[in-house]
Amino acid sequence: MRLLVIDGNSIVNRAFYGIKLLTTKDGQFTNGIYGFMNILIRLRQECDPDRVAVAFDVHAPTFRHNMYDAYKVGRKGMPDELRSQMPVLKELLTYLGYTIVEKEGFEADDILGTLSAQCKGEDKCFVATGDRDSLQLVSDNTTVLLAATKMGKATTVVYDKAKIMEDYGVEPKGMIEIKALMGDSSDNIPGVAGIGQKTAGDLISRFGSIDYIYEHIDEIDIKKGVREKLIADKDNAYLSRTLGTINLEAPIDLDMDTYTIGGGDAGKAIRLLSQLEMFGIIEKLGLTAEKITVAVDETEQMVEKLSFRYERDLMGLLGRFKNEGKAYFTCEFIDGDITRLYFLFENEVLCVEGNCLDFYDFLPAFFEGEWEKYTTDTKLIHKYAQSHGFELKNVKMDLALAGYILNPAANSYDVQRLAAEYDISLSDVEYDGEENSDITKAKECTCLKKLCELFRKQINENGQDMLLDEIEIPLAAVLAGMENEGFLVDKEGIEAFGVEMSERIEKLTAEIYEKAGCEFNINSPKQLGTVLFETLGLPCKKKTKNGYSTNAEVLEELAQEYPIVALVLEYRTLAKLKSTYCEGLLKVIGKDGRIRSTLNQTETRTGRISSTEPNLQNIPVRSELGSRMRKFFVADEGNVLVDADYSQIELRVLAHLSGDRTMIDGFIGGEDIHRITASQVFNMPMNMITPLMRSRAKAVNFGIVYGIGAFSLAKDIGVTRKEADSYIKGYLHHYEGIRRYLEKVVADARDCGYVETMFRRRRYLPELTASNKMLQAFGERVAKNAPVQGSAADIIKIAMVKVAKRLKTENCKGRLIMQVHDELIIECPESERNQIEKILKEEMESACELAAPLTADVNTGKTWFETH
DNA sequence: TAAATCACG
DNA sequence: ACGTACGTGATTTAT
Repeated sequence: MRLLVIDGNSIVNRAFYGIKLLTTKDGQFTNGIYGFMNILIRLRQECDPDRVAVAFDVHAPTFRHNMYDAYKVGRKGMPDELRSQMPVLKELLTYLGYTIVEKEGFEADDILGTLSAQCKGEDKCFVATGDRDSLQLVSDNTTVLLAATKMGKATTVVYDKAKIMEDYGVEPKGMIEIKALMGDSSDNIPGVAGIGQKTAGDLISRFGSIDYIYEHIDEIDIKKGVREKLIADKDNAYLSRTLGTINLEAPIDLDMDTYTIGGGDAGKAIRLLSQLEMFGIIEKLGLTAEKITVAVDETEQMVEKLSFRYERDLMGLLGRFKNEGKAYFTCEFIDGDITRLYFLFENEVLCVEGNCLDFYDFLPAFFEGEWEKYTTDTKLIHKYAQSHGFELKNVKMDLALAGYILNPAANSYDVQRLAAEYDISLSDVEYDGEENSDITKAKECTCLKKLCELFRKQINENGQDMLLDEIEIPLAAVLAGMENEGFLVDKEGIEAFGVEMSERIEKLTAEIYEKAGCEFNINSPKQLGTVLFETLGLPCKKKTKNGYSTNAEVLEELAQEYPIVALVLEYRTLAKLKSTYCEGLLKVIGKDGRIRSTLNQTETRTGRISSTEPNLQNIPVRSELGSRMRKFFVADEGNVLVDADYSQIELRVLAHLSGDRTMIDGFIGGEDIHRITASQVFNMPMNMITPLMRSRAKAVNFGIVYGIGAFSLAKDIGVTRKEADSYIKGYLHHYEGIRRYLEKVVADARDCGYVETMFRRRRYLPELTASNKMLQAFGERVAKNAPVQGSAADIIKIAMVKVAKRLKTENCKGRLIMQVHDELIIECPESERNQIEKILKEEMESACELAAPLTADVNTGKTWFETH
């Protein structure tokens, strides 16, 4: 028998404090459960047990069971964030087939001891805990797996008899004796006053027990002071030994068959884990959809019979869609090519394979057909269709986009995961034939339909139909077009720039080595920190948790005085340009010289889109050297780039949302908003505003949108905290509407658990209910920022859809090729230049009517550099 | 895989 | 006393 006994309280505590607070979107805290499950999975791999018992403490808060409990009241209760996880964890463990052992009046320790004492002969017992108290349980049969945090990483240390001898110089039983002498303040065990770990360990390793020590107290060779202390606290020593001895006879079930793993309910486990949004754990535990079927079918009556088959009569299929008026389907892609389609009908799933010529006639006919399309990841389908000369029409639902609208905080929106999250079980569907990959796909189709119906209902309840139907779904087609188009780059130019960087880096490296007096890896913050702050002895301003901070902010302060630091800063700049931008971009240039970034539509929590592989939304522009990079982003021959960016869209949105008259009038007046702000904050007429005042006011404007604090503002603009504080106070005094709005948005978020943009995009804020103040403060800043950033994101999305529509109706050759949050880029023939400039300006400015009207600045050039 | 750094809005 | 502005992604080194 191999028995694993887990100290539930101790392990969940380790997990809770070792992992940052996590919550599901409804605010249920999960980090303790999550960490516990990971530890459990690891323990099972390491110990390979056939029996598992999980022990928990039961504390009856108002009733003391015995005289010793008085010593336990000093223990800190667990925080609410962890307390709320305990019943859920226990429920989950039960579903997973583990036995939970609790006994009122007994510590988890006692249960560990009692169970481990049952292991005799060939039996092996593994005790998993984070508490060193349990080391006394180690024997030839029992090993303690001590969970420890070493250098911020969770590890387990295996304690057998040899390891205890090595660390403490005693037999396991000696651990009790040591504690009797040294005590344990966390357990309110007094021990002998004045004797600590070192003396106690020394005494026990020499004499074995306190009995021996006190029996021979006058004979043994110990220091006078120690002897006096021992004599003075003799009673406490014996009391402490009693308190510190783990009870091996707790009245619990000793029949080992009780602890055999199994007998849980995999279906319920997978549902609970899904609700907890722990999809990785589901996988690690090997809980599959098939197992749900088995588990849930017994209880649920609504079994639908469906069949699965391959369909060859493709044209006949089209007839069916025409009759039905709608189509639920999923696509299988390999490298951007559609290989198969799965269609769901009333009682069957039909699969169409792309291995016949018919298929290529069928696709355009199906995708362009009049029937309503219900599917997922339409951006991929649009990409395929557009690149093959046809269109995907009449999309009524994109499940991924709907899922994103319902909860933008999830990490994935694939059908399987959504089905798990929203508790759409695959189990109430039964298929003829064997379970195989086709059936899995078919089940996915069934889920898709159920989810489409559920999501539509929820989106409708949330008032988000317009957001889905008129913004996100049409946008998917626009993004597909942009991804297909790509951005032409000057490959030779980038290569040459890279060479230039390399040469300068080489020289800099040599200079830095010379000044440092040694060679080291400048890219390594650790080595750099050592060289700067130890070898060279520079004054260190700030530290990270692993060493010296060497970020640009710190280095800039030192650059004036120490030339080597200036060189390092330059090195960093060049290294970044070389590796991220030159080398990174060269890797992804297509055969036609164009770079095709992926524009993610379900990534950010605010509603913005993000750009990956490569990220074209962070091409340098702020520095002179970096912005040279943009000279390599070019228009094709005969074409130009037309670039339009919104002026101060976030502040205008803030003005609109808050209805602040002063801010709105400022924008309507058309003056420089930062100067106006400066004149408000500093109480000065406009003509007295200096550039410095303007730049400070600008920082305040930005800060307000981010939910600013005086400390950060002070750091940002280099004034005292007090001064920064007075700027913020002044700002909120003069823009009183903004102050009221920011207060209200936080209060409302507390009430309903989320904030909304102008177009009702939600962001849930479980942080606001946390008891951790830092986390709560973060939640408040997010509550202030998300509606502003998110509304701006909504607006440019609307503009993109409108611009794309205009390009089509006006038969333009010009195409949208990039979006950078408040900026759109179209590549078009030179002849279209004026028309495109007009389209961009008009559609962007009319995308949304704000109290502080939107303005867009348009620039045209041959390169991205020229448009700025 | 995480941390540190730095590029953008 | 502590930590300190919102949202992203890529690269590098170190664990």
